[in-house]
Amino acid sequence: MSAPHLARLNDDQRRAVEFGITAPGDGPLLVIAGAGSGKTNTLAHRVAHLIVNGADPRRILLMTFSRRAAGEMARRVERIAANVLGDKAAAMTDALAWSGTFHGIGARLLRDYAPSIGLDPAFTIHDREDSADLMNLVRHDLALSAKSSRFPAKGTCLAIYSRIVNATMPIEEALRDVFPWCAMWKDELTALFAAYVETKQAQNVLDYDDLLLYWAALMGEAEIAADLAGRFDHVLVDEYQDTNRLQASILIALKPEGAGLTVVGDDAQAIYSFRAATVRNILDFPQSFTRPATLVTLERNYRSTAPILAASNAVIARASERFAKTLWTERQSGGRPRLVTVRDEAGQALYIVDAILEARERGVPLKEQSVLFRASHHSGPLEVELTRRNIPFVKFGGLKFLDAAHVKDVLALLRLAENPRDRVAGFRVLMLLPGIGPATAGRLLGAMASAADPLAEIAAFTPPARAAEDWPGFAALLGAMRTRAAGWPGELEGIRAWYQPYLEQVHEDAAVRMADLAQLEQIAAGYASRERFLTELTLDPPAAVSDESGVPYKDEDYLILSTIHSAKGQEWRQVFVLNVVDGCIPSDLGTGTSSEIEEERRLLYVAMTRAKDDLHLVVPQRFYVTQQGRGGDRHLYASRTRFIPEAITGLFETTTWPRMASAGASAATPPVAPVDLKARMRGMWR
DNA sequence: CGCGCATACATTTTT
DNA sequence: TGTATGCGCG
Repeated sequence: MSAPHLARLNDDQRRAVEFGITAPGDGPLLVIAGAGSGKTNTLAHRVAHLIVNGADPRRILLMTFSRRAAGEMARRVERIAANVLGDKAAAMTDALAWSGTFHGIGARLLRDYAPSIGLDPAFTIHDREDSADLMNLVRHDLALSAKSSRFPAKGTCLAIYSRIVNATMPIEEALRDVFPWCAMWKDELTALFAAYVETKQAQNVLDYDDLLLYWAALMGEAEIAADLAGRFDHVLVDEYQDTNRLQASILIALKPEGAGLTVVGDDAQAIYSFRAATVRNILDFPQSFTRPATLVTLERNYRSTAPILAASNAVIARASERFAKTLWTERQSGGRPRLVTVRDEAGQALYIVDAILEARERGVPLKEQSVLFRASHHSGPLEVELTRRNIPFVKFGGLKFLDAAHVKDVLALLRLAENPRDRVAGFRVLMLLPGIGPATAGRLLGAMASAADPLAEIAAFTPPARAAEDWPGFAALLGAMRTRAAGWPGELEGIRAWYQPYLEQVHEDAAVRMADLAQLEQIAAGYASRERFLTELTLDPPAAVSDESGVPYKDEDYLILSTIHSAKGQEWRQVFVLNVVDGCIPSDLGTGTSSEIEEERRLLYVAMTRAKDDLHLVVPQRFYVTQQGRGGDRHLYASRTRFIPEAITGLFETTTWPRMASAGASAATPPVAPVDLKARMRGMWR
């Protein structure tokens, strides 16, 4: 019975993998998996083990935090299954079709069930910015923007709406707990949200929240719920600590008895409460079923050295309520993590670049090193220095490829063809044409909204004189897209040809932007249809942005820069954490409730536990104030984060850089380090 | 009604 | 550093 593919698991991991298979008929399973404890590996083994033991992969629902995680999981499952099933494994794991994020799975299910709930299956999905734009439109229509005292901005309105939906809480509670400064607008906001929902429905669009909300509503219809839940024998959820109440309600509706349900997570790594995720989901999971959940705790850490783990444990030790666990490791070697004080952000960048190059000389590739930070813009000075020193890097988090205006233009065009009632998309597209402004666009879109054949309205429309020349070409393009004459992704070629002149009129760097669109076409080729492309791109946008020199080739070596949030689930041999000061970690932007502070503590913990061999926490002493005139040198002093109090600094090697002796000379730092030249010499022969 | 220019301004984290 | 808003002109 002890299958060879389980031989390398430890006892706890094995219990999690074999649960309910060797002793069937059990209730739900909760796996509390500490950082670096082989969580992904264990979950992959469980899925593979289920398949090997006869479970139908088409009836397994596997929900992960991102598509990247889903892909990684699928690869591992196949590799493990191949040990037992040989050639048949690939076919079996290909059938593992229901694997993805909550939102992605929700979108697929909703297209299936749309007809039975009066939803047009051709719905398009709004990303956060589209949703905010639509909210703004409605806000204007209700004349809320002209209120005497300032009404919340579109983004804030959307955030409030989103919180109410995802946390399944009444508006009063959301306003009181999270947006107290908006409480006076309760009635207006309620009216705004009612109108927002009506507008979405009229335009046949769903926002992110709707994907969960409609799914949850499906589960409230007995017949549909039975059919839907009946599709899956096993439901497994990764990163359960970062799910919200709405997601939990869906999960429980899928498996009310809990049998066949597995959730995996770590309450100490919950970092998404700003998105209404609640650590209560995982803390309360065992009590959510009549048959109590079986709890398996993975405490052995395979990733970090003992000194890194000791420091991380000390940081998280003060968290108030949590599943008791203490990570341990057998990796005794290695020095203490470094707590490095530098003069300012420029010094921080210099320190990191030096340390990175030094490590590379020792044989640690750039790819095995990363720099993590709280907020996307924290890496700015470092990016400048990296570019100056010719060190390639890829940045995760922050601005995305899809945020670029030209990419959004093309996507809006695709969306309009897919769903002509999508007003946000229509507006964006129409504004591209010279001579068409908000008024004309509004008029045409209004006519389209009430027409049986919206695209016929475009062909029949008489535009203002300035746009008359361009109009036939525009109408013809949309007509061709409607009939799908060019096929997919072939139609993108026609779109680019149509778009190019407009791009050239507006942007100096049109050539660069056209190249981006060529790249978009490459990406598009990976999807079966326009609909799949739009849906998946909205739900899982490509995460990485590289420096201006272009995306490095896959086999090229490059450094990883990442927000801590985007670093979840990853690991590197050497890790740097930027700005480990009060004001950055914890961020001083929140209102400062104790639960927000706790989350910031977990954020630091997540960052620290990404490191395998070497960890550097960098503490700049002063920051220049950004909002001041050119040449100003106002600055403010920062102090080390409160999460590393004096009592535990002994777990770190505290240093100052550069060394004090040379502090006087450091004002005039040599522009280029010798090691950079050496790298260039070698580079000549590669 | 569309568009270009100037100015203020505001900057967490993301499915 | 770029991006939303306001204003005056054609």
